[in-house]
Amino acid sequence: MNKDIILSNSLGNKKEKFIPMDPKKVGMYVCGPTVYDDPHIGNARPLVVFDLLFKVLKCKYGNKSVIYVRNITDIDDKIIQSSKEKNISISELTSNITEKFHDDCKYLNCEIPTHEPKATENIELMVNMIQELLKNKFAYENKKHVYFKVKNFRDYGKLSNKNLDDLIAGSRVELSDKKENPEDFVLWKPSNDNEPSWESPWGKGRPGWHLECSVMSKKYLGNTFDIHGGGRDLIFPHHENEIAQSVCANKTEKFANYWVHNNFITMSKEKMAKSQGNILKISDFKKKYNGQVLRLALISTHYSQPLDWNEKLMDECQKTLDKWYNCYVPVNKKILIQDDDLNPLYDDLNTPGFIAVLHKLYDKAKEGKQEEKEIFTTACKFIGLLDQSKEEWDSFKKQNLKLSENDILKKIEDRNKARDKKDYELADKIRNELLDKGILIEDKDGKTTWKIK
RNA sequence: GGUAACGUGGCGGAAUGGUUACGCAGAGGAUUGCAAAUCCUUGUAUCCCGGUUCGAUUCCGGGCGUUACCUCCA
Repeated sequence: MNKDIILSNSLGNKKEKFIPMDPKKVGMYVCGPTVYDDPHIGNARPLVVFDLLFKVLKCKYGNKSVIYVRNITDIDDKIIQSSKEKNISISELTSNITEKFHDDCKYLNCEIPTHEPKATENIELMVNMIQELLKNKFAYENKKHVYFKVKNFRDYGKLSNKNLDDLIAGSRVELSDKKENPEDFVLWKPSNDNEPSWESPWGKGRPGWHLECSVMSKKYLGNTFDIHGGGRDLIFPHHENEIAQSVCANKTEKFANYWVHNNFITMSKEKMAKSQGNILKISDFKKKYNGQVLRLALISTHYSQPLDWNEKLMDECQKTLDKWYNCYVPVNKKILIQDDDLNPLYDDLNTPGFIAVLHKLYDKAKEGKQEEKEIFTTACKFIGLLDQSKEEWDSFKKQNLKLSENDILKKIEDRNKARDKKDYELADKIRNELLDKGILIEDKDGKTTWKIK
């Protein structure tokens, strides 16, 4: 489609036309998980949002022209702490959580990124970057620690609209006698004997948070690239520090041209976070809901807005997909989605706008024409919905059944016999019995069918 | 204290300097033994006060309220 993609750029806080540096090589880097605990639906939001942006970029520039990098941070103080609490080794913890994370991505029907680098596999590049920063006088060493010297970087605070004086006045700045200034942040620190460590010019130790993203984005996308994404809470300090490190080490003007940040999921209007103890794990949904339901719920609000979570939302999305599956047809040919229909997604990833389009296409499809149904199904598939056949969708719901299918059919037969005798009292009694067990009976066109309520 | 975001019908949630968002729930109807599902029809809204304008929910200013970030976090 010829229309431009519009994105809300956190750098400058404006909606802007997206212009890639090279339309044949569009780069997007998104901060992936720190693998220390089970992924929750707050983590799921950026997964789905940037999966959609990936799809939209590919739609505009071609499948092979978009590079999507999402890292896995598998070395961090939180991981060390969590492995101690759980009393398992760090490698066991990180591989375990990484596996869960991948399961959750699959459940949410997210595409696999082009590259998914791990921090521990790129330590050498981090050491190199620290050396560059030392050489360029943006870092200093003290007692086996290396710090970034924030004062030497003029543009510090540009992304998050902060100035240095405010930061220093902030109450949570970590004080350390090894730092020259309180606002400086750590690039390398020594490890204790029981902590993971790598050799470096400053002794055995490990990298500070932030460095892995600077290094791995450079590795796959270059010193300057198009889009950097992540949750809002990463704007400061994580992304601010990434910019500082990258720009000062690579001696470039810019790091990422467009910064896209998703807003939070809230519970009773308060941010969902591990530190708040109000999280819902992605895996908690797997038994009851098909992943598509969670996916639809996550995109029912624009990514830049907070999304307040509640059960009603899931029920509504379940209902919507149940209805939409009435018009599902397998599609084997390539169908182009109309520009007008795609427009909401091109305009800053307006998912609620696109969902409204899907409702409109459903209304056309339900009139019965095969072609309209194919168009509707294709449009749903574009955002990762209706990716399973109707049979798969139905069978998912049957997996938690308390009754066997034969028992149900027997009951239906009994009921139909009663109906033939006009014994409606007995017929309704059987129906209600089944309903109590979550099975809904429908009499349609002279036939009786059942489904999960 | 500093920096931001947000406030739209009963609920969720887009957009817009003038004209239907959309969905859920509610109401009425078709269908049904009754239901369910589906289909048809339908009511209801822009936090408050100023300003700009022919016209403001939209732009500007001031309130009020909610939330987030200020070196753990998606």
